[in-house]
Amino acid sequence: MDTTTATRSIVDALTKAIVEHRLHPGSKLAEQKLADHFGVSRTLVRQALFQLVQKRLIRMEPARGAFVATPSGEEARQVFAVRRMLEAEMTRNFVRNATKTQIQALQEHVAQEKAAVQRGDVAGRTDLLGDFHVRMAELMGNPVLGQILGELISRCSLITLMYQSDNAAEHSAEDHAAILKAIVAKDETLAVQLMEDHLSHVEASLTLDRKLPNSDIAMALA
Amino acid sequence: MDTTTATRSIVDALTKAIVEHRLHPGSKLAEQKLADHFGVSRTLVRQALFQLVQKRLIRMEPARGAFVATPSGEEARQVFAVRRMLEAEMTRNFVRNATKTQIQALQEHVAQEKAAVQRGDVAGRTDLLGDFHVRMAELMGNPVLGQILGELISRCSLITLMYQSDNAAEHSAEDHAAILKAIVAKDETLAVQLMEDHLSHVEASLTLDRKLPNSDIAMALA
DNA sequence: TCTGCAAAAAGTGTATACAGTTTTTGGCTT
DNA sequence: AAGCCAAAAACTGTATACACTTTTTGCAGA
Repeated sequence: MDTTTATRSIVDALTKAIVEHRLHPGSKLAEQKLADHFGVSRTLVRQALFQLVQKRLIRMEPARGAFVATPSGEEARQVFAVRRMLEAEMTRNFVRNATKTQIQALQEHVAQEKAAVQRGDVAGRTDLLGDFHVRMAELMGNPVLGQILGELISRCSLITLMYQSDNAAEHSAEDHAAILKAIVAKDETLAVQLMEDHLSHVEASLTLDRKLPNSDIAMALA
Repeated sequence: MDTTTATRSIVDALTKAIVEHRLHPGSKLAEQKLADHFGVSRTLVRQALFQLVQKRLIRMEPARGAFVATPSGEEARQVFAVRRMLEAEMTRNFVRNATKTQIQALQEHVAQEKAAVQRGDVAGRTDLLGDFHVRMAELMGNPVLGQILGELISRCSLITLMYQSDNAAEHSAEDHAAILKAIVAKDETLAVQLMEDHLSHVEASLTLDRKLPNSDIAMALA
């Protein structure tokens, strides 16, 4: 077994569970329970948990254990600010350098998004909407960027779960389609602007200011 | 002891050693030796090493252990590309929002850089030149950005060590001074441009294309 | 002297043990 | 019935043990 392969699969499984909202913000992650579930010792679970701390998907309290992270509104704003910085430039580069094949890949992705929206597949939709951005980063051939963005987007999954008020996320698919249209038209300025607007729009649809909406409660129920 | 405090101090010590070039790319990091050195068990050393893998400062090979990372030229280019994205926008925001006190803090920093250059303090200089960027990120009040940039800059420390041909880094202090001047003048466009040029200049001063300059050798000697 | 190989040493990967802390439980008092 | 405290259970933090792999060592043969 690879040095990291065992631990890695635990990290991936937990990341997926958090991003897909099967584990809620504030939930306790007891080491022995995870170890039993994955059929390994606490040692490996522990290594995985430390990695998730670095990805900011969980937090660890001194002698109390690991909990799914509950990002603050402040932190949420910072994450979106960084995303805007990176994704604006990413979009610019994409307009300049994207090949026909790459654009086509994005078009197919947006088509999938629309299909998910139309058939009311909420889970699949949420998945795809986040993936749009990750996919774009990957297509740019800059894995360093891709990884950073991927982590920021994972955090956004937690953030939207905690602060989502209305389901404004339904507009996202349209936003993506509009961005893509500008990319196809090679309209650099418009594409960048639309991407920035899109992210600002998603952020604005959140109510980041309410104090501890349900995190304490969720933790209490855990 | 905090959940992470023991491990954290090991991570910090190793990070510092790598960034300050006391540990060279490719060097072996034997767990027991580190454990003895820090007076803890391998368990804690191991946790620290995994965190450094995530920070891309070391790599771990299946049953062979941990080695100080030897970033490829390709990876180096990607790191610089992301830094340009982030730092251009960071500079823009800084011009718009920086207070007098913050600008003064940067001015003092640049003064320190100049002093280090003048008295030929190479180690101190290198330190300060990297810190300029971290300091600016911190002053922006966006810790999310600050952490990402901090990690990218750590990686650059490894990169410059591996690929530095001439000591073009001596110009960096002047670059910083010029950027700061534009910031003081509230010339947003110029400041951003100078920051981008500065990073491109640093990148250009590296010879990223030579194949395995000394990494294999360094590893062989380790 | 150099090469090849087997035994020994060193090192990694995972599980388990154990001390110390936190949480839960259950009964006792008011 | 509600609140409180002590004992028990559960859990975390660190060290150690052990199997398995890689590297080194040292000797035999060419």
